[in-house]
Amino acid sequence: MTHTGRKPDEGERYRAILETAARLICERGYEGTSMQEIAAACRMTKAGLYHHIQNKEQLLFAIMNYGMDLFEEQVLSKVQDIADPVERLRACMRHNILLVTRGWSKEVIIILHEHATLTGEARAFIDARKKKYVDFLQEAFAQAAAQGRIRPVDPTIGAFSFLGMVLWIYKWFKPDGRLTDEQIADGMVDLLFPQVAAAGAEGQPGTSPLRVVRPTGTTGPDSSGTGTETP
Amino acid sequence: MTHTGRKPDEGERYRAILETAARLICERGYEGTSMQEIAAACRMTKAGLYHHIQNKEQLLFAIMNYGMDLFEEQVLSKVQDIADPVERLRACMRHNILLVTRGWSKEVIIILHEHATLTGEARAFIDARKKKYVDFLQEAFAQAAAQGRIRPVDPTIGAFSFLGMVLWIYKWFKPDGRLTDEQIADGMVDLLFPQVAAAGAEGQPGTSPLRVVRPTGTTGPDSSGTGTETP
DNA sequence: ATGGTATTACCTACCGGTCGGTAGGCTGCT
DNA sequence: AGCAGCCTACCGACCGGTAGGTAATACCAT
Repeated sequence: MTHTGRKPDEGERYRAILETAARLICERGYEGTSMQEIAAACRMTKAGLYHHIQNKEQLLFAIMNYGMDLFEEQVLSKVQDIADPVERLRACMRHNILLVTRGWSKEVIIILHEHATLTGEARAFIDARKKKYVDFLQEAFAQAAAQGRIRPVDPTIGAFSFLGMVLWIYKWFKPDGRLTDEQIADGMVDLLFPQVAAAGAEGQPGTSPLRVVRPTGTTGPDSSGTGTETP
Repeated sequence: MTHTGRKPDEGERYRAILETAARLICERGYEGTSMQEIAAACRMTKAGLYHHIQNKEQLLFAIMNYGMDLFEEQVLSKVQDIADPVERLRACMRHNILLVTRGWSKEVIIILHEHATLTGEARAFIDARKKKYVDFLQEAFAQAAAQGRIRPVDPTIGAFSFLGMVLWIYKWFKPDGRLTDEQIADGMVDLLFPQVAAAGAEGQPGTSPLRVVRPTGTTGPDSSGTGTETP
């Protein structure tokens, strides 16, 4: 007998397959990963793998839905009840950046990279789940702008600027670079949603477009060796 | 045998092949596009195509170098001599956004999407060309911050925020959406590099992090139907 | 407790087709 | 004559996917 004997709690095994497949697809791309390789990584034959899944595209669809679940659990659900729109956006950006930089969910990276791989209904379904996030951001931007808390900006442009800054990170971030993910999160949050000084103590009015609490902080002076990738 | 560099006398046909291949690879991805399809789109057989190129990876490398040439010609060369760092960044963002939104150069989109497809020396070569752009942006951010023209921000974080906003656009922009590319460019430039009022006439200090020239402009009030894609 | 029957979870072996790439031949221009 | 440019024909490897079998387990009436 093979070394089975254990009872894998139904969905447990399936999720393990999704995570293994996600790891490979994240590394080599969807088209660049064969079912053979995925099966081998799951310590199975290809036919054995096909016992659990329908076909390759459905596998990708399942991975992406799993990734959206993880995102909603680790980002959206943690910030959507924050009353203040700016604080909501700040916390959201922070959580989202850390979701991307910490490599715990390859599924999320696949959602980001393979944005045009799925077609038809599966594509539409994932896009609809994404759109809920965009709507959430747009509303927060609209509220923040209506309260005069941020510069007046088209909520769509605000939302997609937010997303660009945050999600592009997957293309260049390396965990052993000069900047930690925490520093990146802090820096980007303060760049897009600056904290206003509590008291208006002015040094000189100058031409600086806005006053800031944070002095200069951890910002090193132009050390060109970044340790990060190119975008 | 053939040498790596193409001879200039018959560059026309070669560039047409690059552009045709780029169109297909941009649509279906590098791994998802076969040499068969590329050859057919060039109205050739596969063997005929291989008369002009060495192999598939070299073809991608040539496309990416061509894309970097186009980028440097249409963006970098037009802004790198602007003395004022903020104006340099504003103009650069604008040109770069329009390079992405107008679909004239599929090669550039391929550079963005296939950021991890090349390996070895070819990958390092393209990455080095990209890095020159990152360095250019970092220096501009450092200068602008040193002059107090923008919020003090780590130049690396500034540069990659800039790039994220600009380059992520390829994932969601549709030319027939609600926002034109010009509106997106204007909105993003004003969001990241706000124009300061010429005279410091203050109404009330308030909580608004910065004072703005632009009143509310073309910003429509939260029309949720965006016409754009999901990110 | 027992035997019978489904069901699950895999396997080997194979399918038609396509992959990137090449050998060698045939044109037509110089 | 020589060569660029392009062709037909083909290579071995691999693609996504399936047919059919097998061992182990789960369920269940007796």
